[in-house]
Amino acid sequence: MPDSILKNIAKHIHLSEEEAALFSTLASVKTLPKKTLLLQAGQECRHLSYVHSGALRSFYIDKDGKESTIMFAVADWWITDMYCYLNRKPAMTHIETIEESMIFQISRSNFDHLLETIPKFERFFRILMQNAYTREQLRVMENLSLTAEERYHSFVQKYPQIVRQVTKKQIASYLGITPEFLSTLKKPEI
Amino acid sequence: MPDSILKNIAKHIHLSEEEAALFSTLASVKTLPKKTLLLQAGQECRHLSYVHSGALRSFYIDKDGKESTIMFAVADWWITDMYCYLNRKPAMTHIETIEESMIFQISRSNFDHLLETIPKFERFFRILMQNAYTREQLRVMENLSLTAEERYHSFVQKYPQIVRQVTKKQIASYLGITPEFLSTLKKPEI
DNA sequence: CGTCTATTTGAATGTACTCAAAAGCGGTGG
DNA sequence: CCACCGCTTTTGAGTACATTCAAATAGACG
Repeated sequence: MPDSILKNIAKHIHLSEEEAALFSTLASVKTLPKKTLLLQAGQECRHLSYVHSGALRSFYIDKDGKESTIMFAVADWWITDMYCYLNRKPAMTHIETIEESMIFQISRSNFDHLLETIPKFERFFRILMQNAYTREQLRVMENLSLTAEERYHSFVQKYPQIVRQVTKKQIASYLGITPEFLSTLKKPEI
Repeated sequence: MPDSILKNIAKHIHLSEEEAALFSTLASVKTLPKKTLLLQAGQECRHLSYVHSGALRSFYIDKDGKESTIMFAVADWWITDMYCYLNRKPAMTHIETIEESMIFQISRSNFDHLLETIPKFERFFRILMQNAYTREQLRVMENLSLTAEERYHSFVQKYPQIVRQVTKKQIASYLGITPEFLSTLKKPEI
C-alpha cells in the first residue's frame, strides 16, 4: 500500500504507528481501467475515495440528459457523492474514471468506525470539509460574478494539472457552458 | 444569554454543564440595527456569527461594482467569510444585517481555544462544514443544470422563511440574475 | 407628505445556445 | 503500420434567453 494517502492525512493530523496501521486496515485499494463507472445515480453511495493516481470526475445528468461536471479528482484528491455518502441516500451523481486510476476507498461503516476509534479524524475531516466548502463557495462566487471566459481562465490557472488530464468538453460541462462556446473563447496563457 | 445557540450545538454533540458554561464565556452577544455592516471586504474577518434572530447576508462586489449575494443567514444559521476567517486572510465579502438582528460571535482565537479544550467541537464543526459543503455543491449543481426560473422556484421552496425576510433584488443577486429579469418570471405557488 | 429604494414594464442589445458540418485525434483491428 | 471509426474540437449561421437602459409605479421610512 503506497503511503500517499497517509501523507495526505499527515498534512493535518499526526497518526501514531498503530493508528496508521489501523487506518490501513479500514481502507481498500483498487485499480480501475479508464472509463469505469464507480458510482451510478440512484445507487447507494458506499465509498469515499482518495485518488492515488489517475483522474476521476463526478457528474449530474439532468432531466434533458445534459451532463454537468460537479468535480474532478486527480492525484491527492478525495471524491464521493458527499451528501448521499453521509446521509445514506441514493446517489444523485455518477462518478467515473477519466483514465486508469488507483484509488483507496473507505466504506461508510469504516468511516464511522474511524471517527469513533481515532477521534483525531474528526479534525481531519473537519479540515477536509472546510476546504471543500470554501472551494465550492468560491466557485459559486465566480459563477455569479465572472463571464464564461474569465471563469475558464481562472480554472486553467487554478487547476493546470486537471487541464492536462481531462477533455475540453468536460471542462465546458464543469464551467456550465457548451463545448462549442468554449472553443470560441480566447485561449489563456498557461 | 438565550440558549438558542446551545440548542443548535446540542443537535450534533452533547455538552456537559461545565462545557456549556465555558462555551458561553467564549461567545459574545450583539444586537445590531438594520443595515449594519458587520464585515467589510479587505478587513480581517475576526468573527464567526450565529444568528439568534433577524437576518444577515454576505455579498461580493466585483470589479464593475456588481453585488452577488453569497449567502443569507436567518435565525439558527451561522455566517462568516469562512475562507478568510479560517486562514486569517483579508475578507473577500461584505456581511450586513438585513433587519435588526441578535447574534452570537466567536472570535478566531476563541475558536481555536474551543477546539483545543473541548475536542467534541471538532465533530460539531465537521458536521457544520459538511452540511455547508453539500449545500453549496447542490447550489452549484442547480446553477449548472436549471434555468433561472427553476432556480427561483427551487429557492422559494427550499427557503420560504428567507423569502419572507429579504427583498427580491437580494434574491436575484443570489440567483445570479437581474431584478428586472426576476420580475418577469412566473411567480411560484408558495 | 416627500424622498429614496424596490419593483415592474418595455424596447433594444448581447451573450451564449442550438444545429449542422468539417477537421482533428486517438484507439483498434486487419 | 496504416486505415478506419468514433469521439472531440472547431467554425459558422441563426436563435433564444437574459441583459442594459429608461421610465413608470409601488412601498417603506422619516
